[in-house]
Amino acid sequence: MSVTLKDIARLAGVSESTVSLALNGKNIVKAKTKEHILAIAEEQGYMPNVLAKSLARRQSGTIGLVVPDIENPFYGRFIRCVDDCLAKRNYTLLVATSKDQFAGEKRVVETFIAERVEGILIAPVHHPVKNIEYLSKLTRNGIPFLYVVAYYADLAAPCVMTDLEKGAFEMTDYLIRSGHRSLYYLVGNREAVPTQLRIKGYYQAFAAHHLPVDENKLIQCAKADFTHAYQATRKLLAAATEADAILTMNDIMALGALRALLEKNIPVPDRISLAGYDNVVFSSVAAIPVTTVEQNLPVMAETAVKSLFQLIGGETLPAKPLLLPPKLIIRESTKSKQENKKIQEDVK
Amino acid sequence: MSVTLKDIARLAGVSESTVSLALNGKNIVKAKTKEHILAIAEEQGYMPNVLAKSLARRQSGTIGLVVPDIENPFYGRFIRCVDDCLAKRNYTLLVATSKDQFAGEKRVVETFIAERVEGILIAPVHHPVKNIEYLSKLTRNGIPFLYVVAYYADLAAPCVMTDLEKGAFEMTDYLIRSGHRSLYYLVGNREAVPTQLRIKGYYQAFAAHHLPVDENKLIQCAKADFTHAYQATRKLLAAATEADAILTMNDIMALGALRALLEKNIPVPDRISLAGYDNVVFSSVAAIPVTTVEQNLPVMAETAVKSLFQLIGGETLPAKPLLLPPKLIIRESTKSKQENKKIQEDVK
DNA sequence: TCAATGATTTCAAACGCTTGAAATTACAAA
DNA sequence: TTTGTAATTTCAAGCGTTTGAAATCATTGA
Repeated sequence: MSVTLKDIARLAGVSESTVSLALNGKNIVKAKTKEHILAIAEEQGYMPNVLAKSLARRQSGTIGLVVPDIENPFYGRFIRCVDDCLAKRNYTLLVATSKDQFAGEKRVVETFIAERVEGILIAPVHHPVKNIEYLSKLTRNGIPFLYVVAYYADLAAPCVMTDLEKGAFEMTDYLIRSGHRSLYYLVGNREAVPTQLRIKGYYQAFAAHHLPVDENKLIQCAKADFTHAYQATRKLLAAATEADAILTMNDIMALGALRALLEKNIPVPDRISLAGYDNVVFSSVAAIPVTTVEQNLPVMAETAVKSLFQLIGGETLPAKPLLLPPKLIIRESTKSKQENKKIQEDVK
Repeated sequence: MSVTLKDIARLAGVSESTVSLALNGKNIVKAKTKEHILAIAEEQGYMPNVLAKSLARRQSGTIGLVVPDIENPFYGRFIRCVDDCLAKRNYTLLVATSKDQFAGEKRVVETFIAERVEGILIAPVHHPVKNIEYLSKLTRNGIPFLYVVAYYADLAAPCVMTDLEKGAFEMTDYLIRSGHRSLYYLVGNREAVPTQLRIKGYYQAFAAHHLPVDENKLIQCAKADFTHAYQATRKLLAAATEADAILTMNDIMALGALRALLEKNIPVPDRISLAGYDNVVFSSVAAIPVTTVEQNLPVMAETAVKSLFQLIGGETLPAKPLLLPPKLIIRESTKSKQENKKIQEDVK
């Protein structure tokens, strides 16, 4: 069907080898011959068959990335960052989604193995997983992999991610320092590592201020999404009238909470402050721009890709997460209570 | 490095052919042999090399999809829909992004050709393009393609998309019928087909009501995004105090406009109604949920995939867009003026 | 026991490319 | 002219599969 090396060779009156050599830019081929070949290839609309090329070279030039959800702009952005990093290195990115199910993660990882990617980046599903069956296949086939964004609890493997604990600590600490005392925390699945890390950070901040944590203020949401956060906030507002801050695990949840707050006409941040996580683009364009913790995706992508190539190169990496610094981004949803108090004093 | 057919054959004491036959589920192989082979393959973590398989079969089992922007949840959702459609047919989806640049579109299409995808779905860049250089390569290599979401003005090619004109018509018509008279329209690049179609729908609605269109109410934004819509709205509000509705080309722009409106404390929809397009998930969770036009992505994906497979099967499709019906989704950002008026009357 | 027949298995070529080694060519020095 | 050497081109094997055709095996009816 399509034009092949052989066609070009025939048309140019040279051997396939010469065409191959010429096309791959080696300066082994005589300039004149090369020119001739290139002209014919161009004219014929020749495109090398990378399947054949990969097979012959024993290198696919591809890297696989699995994400739980491609509709989520957080991952959308991450994909783009990784793609850019790989393009610089002349590699092709293959993306697949696990649909946030472990079965899906397993399936796409196996597909990647079959496609003979040279390495795999895995953003794990948002649930704890006991036994990662695809690992042996990965090692059997000698394909290096690296977790990104998060990792699994009982699996010692290299990983590149944001220091979620530190991020949660800084956020909580900031809220406490600015005068908040009743901090509710809307969390997702508590068995999942990223949830646990954030909660740890929350506790630490309280400890740092010698304040006790009220366990009841950790509100469990079945899923860490808009709807569940919205519902949880409604319930919370009905019961806990003393709340002066609501923290969430991500910006989408924060938007859900914000919706509930606006509906009830509760002034944000004057009566209740609101905080998200991730710094998804929409958090800055909400009705009230929300304070959040940024995960530096470009850096995370670059670090992950670099590390993965180290693995591919045969180096070994420590089997534990490499933590990237988070960054607190303060917006209008959390004006300082201190400040308010000061202002009130002044008025008096 | 990795386990191959040959390894399994050796271990099982049979020929490679038998292993291949057994693994591909043909019931040609004796049950006992098959069982034995399968056990060994499993034990060895064997994964077939799809590169070799594709080469031998002369079929890659892959379909390429190019989108302008993977961070945009509109495309994220579309990718997911297409992926689902292809999974049902046992095909693998390859996604690449053009970064909304024609050079990028060309590049990724060529990559897809090199990867020998069996067909390509192209969501074109948001700019008009004079000469599509990759077309000849596509036909030379016999790879069917289909535009989705939009198409290029002077290219007669099959396409599957929403009837954007009708959507804009219905939205405008609805706004006029509900009493709006000064409808501003924030539009993007007017040379791009999707912009033109929407504007056409806008004009038609005015015509249907025997009303004149005020050209000056079409506000050109350099880019159809949040920031430009925000700026344009600010400018607009300063000048046009009689405006009673703002239409935009997509929901992201609507959010930008909404931000400007909220900042100026302009009641939405009481003083000004606001409308978006696309029904991106965030449009329903905005501070004020925005009225919009839904593009039915699951149907679009299914139709596109079906059409593409018809092309792959050798059928020819009409070289013009297949239009899918849009759906008006009315939310709080456009309460009926009629109603308001009626209510006011009642009060009197 | 033998041939015939159907069930299994194997052979061998092909897919389109790369690449080390061998062959050929070109050119400058002798 | 030869020759030696470097430059260029070609050979041929190999990458891991598939698959039509051929070979082998097992089973059955005569």
